[in-house]
Amino acid sequence: MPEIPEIETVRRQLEATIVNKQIKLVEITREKTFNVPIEEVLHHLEKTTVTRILRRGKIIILQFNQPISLLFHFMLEGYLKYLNPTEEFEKNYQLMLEFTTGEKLYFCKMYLGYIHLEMTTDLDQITEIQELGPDPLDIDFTAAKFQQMLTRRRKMIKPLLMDQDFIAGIGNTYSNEGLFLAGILPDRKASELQTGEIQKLYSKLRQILRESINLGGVRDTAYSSSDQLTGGFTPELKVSYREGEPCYVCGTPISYAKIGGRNAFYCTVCQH
DNA sequence: CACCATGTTAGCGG
DNA sequence: GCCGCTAACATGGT
Repeated sequence: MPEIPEIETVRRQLEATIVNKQIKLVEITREKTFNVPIEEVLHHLEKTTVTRILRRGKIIILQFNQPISLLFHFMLEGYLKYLNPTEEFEKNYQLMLEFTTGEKLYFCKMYLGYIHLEMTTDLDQITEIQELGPDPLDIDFTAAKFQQMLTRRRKMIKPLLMDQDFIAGIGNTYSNEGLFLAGILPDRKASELQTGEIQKLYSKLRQILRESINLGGVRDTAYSSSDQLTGGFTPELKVSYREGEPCYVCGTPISYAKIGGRNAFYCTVCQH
């Protein structure tokens, strides 16, 4: 589920809550989630102060007053929970950071997901990030560049949009929604899209990602007990999870098919 | 009990 | 090398 808007919503809440806080205590309950031994994570994180929170695609990067980066990817189910000293949290977690101010940050359901400690702050030197395609909201990601990227690709457009090496941060939900808004069927070959269709897909994709970020993304776990933002975009979804329900534009029942092994939702009248 | 969902990667055949 | 398909990963829900 988590794609750019959901990840960016988390990043912004981290920025608002943990920047400039010092880590007092670190607890780890699942070594497999990490790329280095537990002792190494504890050694590098304890007593450090959070300085920056970055995002590349679906990856969040915490940086500190030390030359290290803590990367994490939620994959399917991962989420964060930020709690006040007065709040109790007993559910399973794989990493807990307690700050000197008393708040605790829990990393939950990081089973398929990962938390990686890297000994650099230079993102260009980190493999997981080197492999990513451009971020669709990046200023350098222009319509002309998008068109040029699509020309040689014979792949179906939906799986291509979800390919993180091609573009970083789009998954099942926003590929469905973007293609609906652009009027393009999900199994069209990328190289066969017309210039006008590519332009429309480019602008609709960026527009929906921005709107969703502003509304807190799609149904997701709340960051904290005071979090009123997360999930605000859920009622705005046009086709995702609406199989058989009427299209908001033409009334035709929304179709569903496996495309590239993934659930595609689309309207056979509005999309060509 | 089996199956499905999520994101990602690896492996296989065309 | 590219493309599409399948399985695997871990877990919870039906």
